[in-house]
Amino acid sequence: MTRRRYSTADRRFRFERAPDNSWSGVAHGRRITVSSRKNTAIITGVTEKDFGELWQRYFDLSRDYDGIADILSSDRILSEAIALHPGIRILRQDPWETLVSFIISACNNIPRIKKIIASLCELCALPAIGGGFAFPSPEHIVHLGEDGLAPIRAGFRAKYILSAAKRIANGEVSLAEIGEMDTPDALTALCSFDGVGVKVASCVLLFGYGRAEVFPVDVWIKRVMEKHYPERDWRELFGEYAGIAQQYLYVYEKDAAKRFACPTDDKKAI
DNA sequence: ATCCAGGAGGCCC
DNA sequence: GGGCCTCATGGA
Repeated sequence: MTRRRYSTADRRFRFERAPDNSWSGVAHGRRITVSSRKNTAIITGVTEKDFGELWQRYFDLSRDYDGIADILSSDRILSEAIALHPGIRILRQDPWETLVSFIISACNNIPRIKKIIASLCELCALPAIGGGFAFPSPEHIVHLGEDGLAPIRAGFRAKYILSAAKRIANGEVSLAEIGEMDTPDALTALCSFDGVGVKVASCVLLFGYGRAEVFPVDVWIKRVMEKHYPERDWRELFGEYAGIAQQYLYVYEKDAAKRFACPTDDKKAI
């Protein structure tokens, strides 16, 4: 029952589009639905109390995205990307869920990443308020064990998920403590997880801890940067909002790829 | 059928 | 530090 500005958002791996064009997904153990009217996002399935305590943070509503977009628009490519995809925001998801999600993302495609995450949640079967399943805790995953985890078909990533769950469940590593570190130390700490390198750790910092200055470099970013910013130091380029720039560049490049793959509907033209 | 996907780890130089 | 191989699986 709550309202807020902005049209679109990057909803990552746990949201699905409904027939009525709204988006629905589970976060913080609750199902929420986001739909848009004009330039305003309508969030349903949340209480006023939860809004202040949870969703304001989850949707990163206190950050001035308009101001950031203005700053980033001084770059020519970014201004184009922002014009094409206005209203992008970065969700601040639970660090544990983010860590597992991006361990799963390694050398994988997005439909299958979403499928594996969904089947993990179904497998643990923790009911979410409003329907669907909550994301399982480290302890739940440790309890499943290697064999119990097999049905989600995560492939070589399964052992990484289990290893991370064990280290967190036994107190060897604390994601809350990582959240207290400065960004370079947090990056190092996250890279200590097996199956987590700089790219995955950067995504966890950006999407799980709201560190807007980190710039995760995946294959798409590498591609778009080599195309438009040859011979530039990518780390230095976008400053304290590099992570937000990254999101614009990511959708910009994927959009370009989509146009190239299907410039017109001429398959039946023969 | 074949390529490849929001990488990482292990080796070898 | 860079180049190459493998990892498990299935989407397109």
